[in-house]
Amino acid sequence: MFFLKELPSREMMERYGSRYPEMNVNAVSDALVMMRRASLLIRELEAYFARFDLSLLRFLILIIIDREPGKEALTMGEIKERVDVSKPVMTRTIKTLDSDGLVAVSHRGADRRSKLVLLTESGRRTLDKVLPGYFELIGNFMGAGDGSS
Amino acid sequence: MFFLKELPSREMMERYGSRYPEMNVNAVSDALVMMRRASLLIRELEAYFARFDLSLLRFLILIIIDREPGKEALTMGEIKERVDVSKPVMTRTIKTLDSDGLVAVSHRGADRRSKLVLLTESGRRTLDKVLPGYFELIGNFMGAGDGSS
DNA sequence: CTGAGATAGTTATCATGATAACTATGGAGG
DNA sequence: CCTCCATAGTTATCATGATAACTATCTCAG
Repeated sequence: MFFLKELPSREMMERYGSRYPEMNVNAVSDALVMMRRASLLIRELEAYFARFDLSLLRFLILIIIDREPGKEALTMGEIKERVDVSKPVMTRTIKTLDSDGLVAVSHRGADRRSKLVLLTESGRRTLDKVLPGYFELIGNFMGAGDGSS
Repeated sequence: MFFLKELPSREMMERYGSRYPEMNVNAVSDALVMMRRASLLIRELEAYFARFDLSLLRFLILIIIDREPGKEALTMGEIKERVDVSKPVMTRTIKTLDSDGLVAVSHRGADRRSKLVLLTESGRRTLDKVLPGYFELIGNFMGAGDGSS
């Protein structure tokens, strides 16, 4: 998350630009705007998901299993290929999704080291409840711009 | 942070679009790209700052005090107005910046509840060491685009 | 087969975000 | 000058990200 509330003014940026001549003022300005905007959206999404006892990560895991073409289950490793978190976080998060009944975990594959994760009916229903508001929230956010200048 | 590595393909988005007709496919697509790109930049910045025993938050606190026009010190409350983190995080982070010698904290204001935070010489030097690479990293990142299609 | 190394996932521990409830100080009405 | 409420910051605790080191299983060269 990027926590800066008020981005530096143009003058301030120019001031740093003359202090550090190699600085590309426009690139830095665009980057700060992007990071701040994305962070605000991510916060809104986290708050929205929390209403369904989900987090962004928990949601992403569910949707990644749901959207996988032709498979109904993925191994933890396959999920990790698609979601950029560390293995222990994946272990822990799958464990809570399992104990919350949103996914079911089994060892049915050939390789007994790996675990197959599939959506339960409850997981599928949760996704279905969450998705419309998710799309709506993003639509509103992206439509709103940020009003500055 | 937004952890999705491969964003959904166009077809997949269209598929969800027909399942959830109120969805604005372009807005969602743009939002996912923005969140992913910002998250990658934030990770790069965190890794860069870590080389100087800083975090993005520690850096932001330093630069906010440094850039403040006309003042050499800010209270914790004033810093919190500019940086979007909770009070306890601010307390803890200022405390470590203090014990690392990058800022100095005093009670010199009229209001004995508040604390003034100012940059030490070491804090100023650290900023000066960090800023050129910070601007360069952002310049490279923004220049590079992401190469996809 | 067997032993070495690779791979899948777990455990232990830490870092850093949050909220709730607390202390200490300040200010304003009576 | 007290009492009460507001404000500044802290403490306690939790949530969720990370890395390092571990166990269990698999693979393959000999």
